Amino acid sequence: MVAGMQSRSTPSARAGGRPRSAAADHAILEATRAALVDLGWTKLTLGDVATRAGVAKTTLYRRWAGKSELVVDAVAELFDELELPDSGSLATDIEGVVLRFAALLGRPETKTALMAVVAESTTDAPLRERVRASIVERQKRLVLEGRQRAQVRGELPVEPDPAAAARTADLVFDVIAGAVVHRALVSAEPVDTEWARRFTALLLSGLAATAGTGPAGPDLSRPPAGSPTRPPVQPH
Amino acid sequence: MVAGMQSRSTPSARAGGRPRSAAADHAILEATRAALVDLGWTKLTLGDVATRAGVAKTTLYRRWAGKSELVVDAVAELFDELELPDSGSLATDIEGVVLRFAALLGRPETKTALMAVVAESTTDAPLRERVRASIVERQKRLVLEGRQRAQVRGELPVEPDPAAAARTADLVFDVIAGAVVHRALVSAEPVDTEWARRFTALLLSGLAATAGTGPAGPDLSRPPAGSPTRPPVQPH
Amino acid sequence: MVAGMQSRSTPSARAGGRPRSAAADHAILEATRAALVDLGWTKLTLGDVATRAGVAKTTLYRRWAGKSELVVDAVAELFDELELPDSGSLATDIEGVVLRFAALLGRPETKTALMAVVAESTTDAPLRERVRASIVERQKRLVLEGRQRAQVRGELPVEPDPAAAARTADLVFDVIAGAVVHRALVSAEPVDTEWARRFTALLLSGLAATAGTGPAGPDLSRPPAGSPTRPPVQPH
Amino acid sequence: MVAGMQSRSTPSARAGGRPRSAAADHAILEATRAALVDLGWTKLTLGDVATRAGVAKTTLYRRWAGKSELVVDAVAELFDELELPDSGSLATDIEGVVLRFAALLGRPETKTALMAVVAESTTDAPLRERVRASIVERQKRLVLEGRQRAQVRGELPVEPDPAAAARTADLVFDVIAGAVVHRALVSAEPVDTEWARRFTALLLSGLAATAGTGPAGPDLSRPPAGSPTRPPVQPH
DNA sequence: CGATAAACGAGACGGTACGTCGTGTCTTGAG
DNA sequence: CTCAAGACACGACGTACCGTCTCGTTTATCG
Repeated sequence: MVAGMQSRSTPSARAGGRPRSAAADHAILEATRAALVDLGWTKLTLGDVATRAGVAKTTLYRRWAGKSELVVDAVAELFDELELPDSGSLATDIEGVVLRFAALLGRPETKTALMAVVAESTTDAPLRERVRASIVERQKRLVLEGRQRAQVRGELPVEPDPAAAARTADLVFDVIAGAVVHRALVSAEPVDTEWARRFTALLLSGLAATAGTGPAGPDLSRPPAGSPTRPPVQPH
Repeated sequence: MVAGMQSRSTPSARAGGRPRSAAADHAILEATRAALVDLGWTKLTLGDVATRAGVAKTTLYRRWAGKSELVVDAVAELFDELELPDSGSLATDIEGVVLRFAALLGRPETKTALMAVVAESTTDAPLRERVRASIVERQKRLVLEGRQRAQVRGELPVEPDPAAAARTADLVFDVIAGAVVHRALVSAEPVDTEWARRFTALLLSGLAATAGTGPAGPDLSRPPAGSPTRPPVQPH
Repeated sequence: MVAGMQSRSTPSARAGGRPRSAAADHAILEATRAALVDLGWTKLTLGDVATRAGVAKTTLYRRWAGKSELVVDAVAELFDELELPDSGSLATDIEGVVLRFAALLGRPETKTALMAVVAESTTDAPLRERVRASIVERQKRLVLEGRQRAQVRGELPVEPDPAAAARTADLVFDVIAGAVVHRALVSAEPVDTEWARRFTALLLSGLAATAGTGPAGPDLSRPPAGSPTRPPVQPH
Repeated sequence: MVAGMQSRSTPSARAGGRPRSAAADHAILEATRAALVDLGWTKLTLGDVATRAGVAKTTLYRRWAGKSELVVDAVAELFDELELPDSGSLATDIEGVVLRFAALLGRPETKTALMAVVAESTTDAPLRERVRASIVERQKRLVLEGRQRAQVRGELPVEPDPAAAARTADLVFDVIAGAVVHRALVSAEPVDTEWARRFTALLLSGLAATAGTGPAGPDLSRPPAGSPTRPPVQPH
C-alpha cells in the first residue's frame, strides 16, 4: 500500500469486530487501474470499480473518501515502479529516466489520472497533501540518487550546504518532471529519444550552449555509446 | 473570442431567423469564470453557468459542446493577457514572465481549470486540439519574442536553420511552462522571486554551472538591478 | 385523476416551459398498480415503477412526494369504481356493497396497499389528509346514497337535523367499512355471502335481535329473492 | 412473552453452551416500543433497536426473523393489558371497552405499528398467523367475557348452538374492533364518549332504532349513571 | 476442574434502494 | 431561427439498512 487510507481510530487498538479484508484492498486498486484504462478518469465510477473488484460500494467508501483519493493510491503504486537506470553518465541517466517517465505517462491509466487528481487537488487541501506524499515526494528519490551517483562519478560538485542542496534538488525535480509532463500531456507531443537528448543537453549546459544543437550534428556532450569515458560536465 | 466555438452551419449562410445574441457570449464566459472561482472545476455545472449568465441552458449548448470546451474558451482569454516584460536582459525577461505566469496560475479560476481540461484532453482528441490551439500554441509567442529580443541584444546567437529554431523554441517552452506549472500546481509550492531567479540561472547556464547558487551569494550571471548592461550568457 | 398531486405554483399561471406529459400520469399509476400486484407494498420501489412506466425516476418525484402519496392515488382510482347496487331493499343493497367492497379488498393491489398507507398516515399528517380526501370521504357517497334510497323506499326515517344526519352517516360508514376491512384483512377470514347477511342483520336490527341468527334458519328480515316487498326495518 | 419467537432447535435439546440472556428479550421489546414512539414504523431500524437495547444486531436476529415479527411481539404485550370493565350493563361495558381500545390505539407505538404489521401480513402468511395468534384471537376473550356477563345479567339470550355462538362472537368482534380502528386510524377522527355511546346504541339496537339518536336528546337505552338497572336491549 | 459449546459485542461485508443532481435533449410559446 | 422556461430520459452519486459473516470474549453445563 502506498499511503495511508482512511485511518482507523488507532493503529494498535484492537478493533473488536470483523477485520477488514486485506484482499479487498488489492482487488480494488487493481480494478481502479483497469477502469481507468477502459473508461478514463471522467467516466470512471466508484460503482463500476466496486463491481469489477467484486466488492460492495460501501466497502469502497469505508476505505477511501472518494474517487480522487482512490485513484491517487492506485496510480501511486505505478509511480513507485520508476527506476533510475545506471548507464554510466549523468546525461544518459537523465535521458533514461526521462524516457521511462514518459513511458509511464503514456500508459492510459496514468495519463488520464495524473492531471485529473492534480486538478482536484487545487481545490482540496487534504488531497493535495496526499498527492504530494504519495507521488511527488516519493519520486524525488530519483533526483537525489542521480545526483549522488553523478557526484561519485565526479560529474557534479558536492554541495556543502544541505539546505541549498535540497533547494536545488526540488528545482531540478520540477524542471525535469514539469518538462516531461508538459511535453507529453499539455503539448501532447512525443517524448522520444531525440527530445530526451535535447532536453538533457539543455538541462546540463544551459540555453546558450545548447543553441544550435540538433539531430544532425554529433553531440559532443555525450560519450560514444558503450564507452563510459569523460563526463560531459566539468565542475571547476 | 479566443477560438472558434460551435461553428454556425455556414458563415455566409442565410441569416434566417433571430440572430444570436452577441452579449450572451460574453456573459457566458464571464459567468463561467465566476463559477470556476466559486465552485471549482468539478462542482461547476452548466446549469449554474446558464443561470449566472441569465441565459437558458439551450443557448449554452447551442454554442459549446460541453463543459470542457466552454472552460477552455473562458480561461484562454485570461492566458492572452500574459505579456513578456522588456526589462533589458534575457535573464530578467525570463524571470518576469515566469512570475507573471505564476501569478496567472495562482488565480483560482485558472488553477482549477487548466489541469482539468488537460486531463480531459488526454482522452478527447478534439478537445486536445482545442487546448493546443487556444492556449498552448498562442503562448509560444512569448518564447519567440523573448528569443528575438535576446538575439537583438546579442544575448543569444541566431539559429540559421528555421526547423532547429522551432524545435528549440518548443523545447524551451515546455521547460519553462512545465517547470512553473509543476512547481505551482503539482509540488504546490510558491513560485516567488527567489525561485524564479534560481530557475532562470539553471535554464541559462545549465546544471553544472548552477551548482552552488543560493540566495546568499551574489549571482554574477545577473546584471545589477537597474543597469541593463552585459548579457549574462556569452555564446562562444 | 383522483386528487391533486404536487401542486403547480399557480393553476392558472402560464408555466412557460415544456408542459408535463399527461400520458405519463396515467402510465405511472397503472405501473404502480401492476407493481403492487407483483411485489406488494414493501418490495415496491419507485425505481421499478418508473421503469415499468417507461419514465425517469425524476419525473415521478416531480409529481409525487413519495411512495405513499403515489400509492394513495393509484388505489383511489380503484375505490372510485365501487358502486351501490340497487337491489330493491336496504338489506340487500348493504349486502351487495359489502360484497363488492370485500371483492375490492381481495384484489392484491388493494389488499397490500390500503393498510400500508393508513399505517404511514398515522405519522404523516399531509398523507393522512390525502387519504381522507382521496379515499375515505369519497366513499361516504355510498352511505349517503344508500340512506336516501332507503328513505325513499320508506325503510328509514328522514332525519330532520342535518348535523345529526351527517354524524350518523359517518358512524355507519365507519361500522360498515371497519367491519369489512377488519374481517378481510385483520382477521383474514372470508367475507362471503353468509357473512354479509349476518353482518347486515346485525347492523339493521342490533345485537339482541340478531342473536340466534344462523345460516340454517330462514332470515325473516330479508325479502324473498326477487320480490322487493316489505322493508326489513320498520320505523315506528 | 406473547408468542413463540424463533424456536430453538428443540426445547429439550442438550443445553450445550451459554444460555440466551433473558434480560435481553425484555430490553429488546422495550427498546422496540420506544423506537416506535420516536421514529414510527417506517423509520424504525433493527440496528437502532439493537443499539437502544444495548445488544448486538446478531442477538436480535437470533431471536426474531425480522422487523415485523419483532414489532408484533412488542405491541402484543400492550394489547394484553386491555380489560373489559364491569360497569353494570352491557351498553356501558361496551362503551368502556371501546374507549379503552381507542386509548390503546391512540398510543403512538400502537397506532403506527398495528396497521403496518397487518399490511405486511397480507403478503406474508406466517406473519399473518402470528398476528392472528398473538393479537386478534387473544382479544376475542373480551367479546366472550362481555357476552357471558350480559347473559348472566339477562341482557342477552343464551345461544344453544356453540358454532353459531362462535360465529356471532367473531362477527361482533370484527364489528367492534373494525369500527373503532376505522374511526381512529382510517377516518382519523376522535373516539370520544359521545361517539362510543352512539356506536353502542347502533350495535345494540340496529340502524332503524338508532335513527335520530344524538347528543342532545336523552338516551333511553342507557341506564342512569350509577344505577345498574334494566338492560337496554330486551330480547323478546 | 478443565473442556466444550453456544451466545455475545463489535463491526466489516455484499446487496439493494434511496432521493438528489447533472447532463444533454425535447417541447412549448414569445420574439 | 433564437430565446427562456422547464419537463424529460438517463445515469451516477453518496447514504442507509438489510441480513450475514467473522472475529475475539464471555458464560454456562458437562465430563
